[in-house]
Amino acid sequence: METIKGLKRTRLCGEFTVADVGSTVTVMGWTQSYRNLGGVIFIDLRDRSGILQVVFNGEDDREMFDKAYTIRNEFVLAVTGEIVNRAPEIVNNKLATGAIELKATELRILSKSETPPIYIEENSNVREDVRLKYRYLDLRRPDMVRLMELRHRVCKLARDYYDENGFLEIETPILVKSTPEGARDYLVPSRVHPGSFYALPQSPQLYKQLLMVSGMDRYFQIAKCFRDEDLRADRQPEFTQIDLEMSFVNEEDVMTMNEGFMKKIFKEVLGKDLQTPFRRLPYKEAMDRFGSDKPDTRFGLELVNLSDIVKDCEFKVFADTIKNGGSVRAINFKDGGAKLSRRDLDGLVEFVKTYKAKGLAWIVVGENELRSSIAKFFKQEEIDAILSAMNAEVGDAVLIVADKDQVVYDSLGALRLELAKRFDLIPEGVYDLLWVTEFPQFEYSEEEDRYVAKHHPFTMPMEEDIKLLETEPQNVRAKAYDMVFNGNEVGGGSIRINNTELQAKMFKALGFTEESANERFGFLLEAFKYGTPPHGGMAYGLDRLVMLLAGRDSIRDVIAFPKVKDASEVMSAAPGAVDEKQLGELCIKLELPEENK
RNA sequence: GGCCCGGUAGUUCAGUUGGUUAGAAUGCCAGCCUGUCACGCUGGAGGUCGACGGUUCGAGCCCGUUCCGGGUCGCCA
Repeated sequence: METIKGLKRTRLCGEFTVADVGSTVTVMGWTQSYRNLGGVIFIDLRDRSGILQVVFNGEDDREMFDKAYTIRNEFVLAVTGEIVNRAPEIVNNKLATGAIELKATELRILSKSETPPIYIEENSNVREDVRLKYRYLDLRRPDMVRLMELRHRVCKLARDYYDENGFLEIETPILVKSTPEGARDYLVPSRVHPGSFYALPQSPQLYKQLLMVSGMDRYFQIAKCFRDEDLRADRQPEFTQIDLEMSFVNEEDVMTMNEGFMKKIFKEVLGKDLQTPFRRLPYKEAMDRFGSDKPDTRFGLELVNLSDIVKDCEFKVFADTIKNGGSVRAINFKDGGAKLSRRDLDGLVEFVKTYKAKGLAWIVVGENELRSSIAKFFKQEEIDAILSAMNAEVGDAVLIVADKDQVVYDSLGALRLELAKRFDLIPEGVYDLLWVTEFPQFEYSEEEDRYVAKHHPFTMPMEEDIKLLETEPQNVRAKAYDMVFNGNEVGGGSIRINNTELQAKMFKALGFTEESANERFGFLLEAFKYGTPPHGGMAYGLDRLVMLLAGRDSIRDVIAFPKVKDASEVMSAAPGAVDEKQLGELCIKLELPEENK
């Protein structure tokens, strides 16, 4: 095997141009492909920048030619030679370097390669488990290289932007105290403190607030976060946030600062001018119109509340739902009648059941008559009122759900996305950014039978709602905001409570005793006694943001070594068993369920 | 934990009603070839049909269990 001793790489393969013609250079890279024509051998040499064609001529140097004969795909080579022009008729227009080639004078085979299990090419459609098992090969593919570059650029721009605006990048600990509110923690046993555990941070939340108490004024960090919950296409147990916090600010200040960041990202990465300020959509309006707190507003199909029209109707399903505090809402799928067969409609009924809806009523407006699952239960004037409220015309399909508000929102919100996807209603190339504001402070947890924080327990309520904390917690709105990008939550944050009495009230509303609040967050509450500036901030899901900028569907595409559905890593097979000695040092004894022994 | 989709040469796939020795493309190996760039031509090797069990004279195909991967609901302050 040969070494690079005495050689120095001139430049990356893709960086040579006609300006280099005549110069002697050295390139190093992987063999993308070889074409042996008998007396002449062409090698496409690849590195992350691109491809350069290398030529070996049998008449020039027989020994080197014979060596070139043995080259196979993915061999790592160092080649010295002269950059030469290609004759006009053999210029390869598909290649950025297609007008030139390297006429080899010295060849070294730095590393051989077995036949790779996957071919290294753009847009490969190899099954994902194979790609992930050989991720280091998958990452050689040009589209993966570009995604990693994109991610790098977003990180770089974040550092530049927040630095320009007076933020300090400060690292916060990875081994932290478990605060079992919110997602499940990953736990790390302590050897020195038998029986005690660190948690991996779900976010740097508490530390960044402490940095504000410290007077750091503005902080940001590209922070690894961990949540032991099930995965999704856009969710990994280990993910990265662009996390930031600012002192002496209100919601508008935080939002304006971050509109600036997005503007910069869009300009530098996509070459697009983003209009600021973004639209502000109060949570209530987002739910009422789109059935979602992360609405995709690139298309219509908005929800309409029919409760008033049908509250006294004779159709018990609707009337009773409203009597019991629920609502009846609908979307009008324009021209949907022709697009939705009876079978499709039955399918949509099943679809909304996924979201706990008990059913989906539908009315298709025909030229002379209605097709409907429910029309027979209604008087003509009631049907007319529904159709008029829905602005329904001949050919339209009105899809109605009656249930508790949350179920109606979830099912119709999902239905509108499903229809948009299925019938291609989302315009290409439109970037839709907005803020959802005025989130509820609390949401009711059936599981815990109490109100829990919708954002987190340190979120500042809106001033006018503070008086409702004890009496109507469900109506308290928070100074919290989410940034929504094409129907995806890419970031969220809030103004925090900086007042000890208010924080105590908040804990009380959340059902914490003073002791339990102190046990979990005592260090933060203690810190707040010593002069806490008004502060607030937000965090972006970096992976999700990069995914959206790249137009990808899966967060795994923008993570070098992602985990799969069961939170394991295919390549290294993590997590794995550890030996008895390691467990012994940690004073841990395993009690595994039968099937895992 | 629930529901849905997928697993057949290295890779991407086809495989009829359950019926001979499971095919194609590409990749791989060998030979030929001096301007290819998806090089070409000739020949060759390559399969535990994810695994286990069942039904059957006979299973890639039917049934059951299970493993792996994907999507989704629950979950994700």
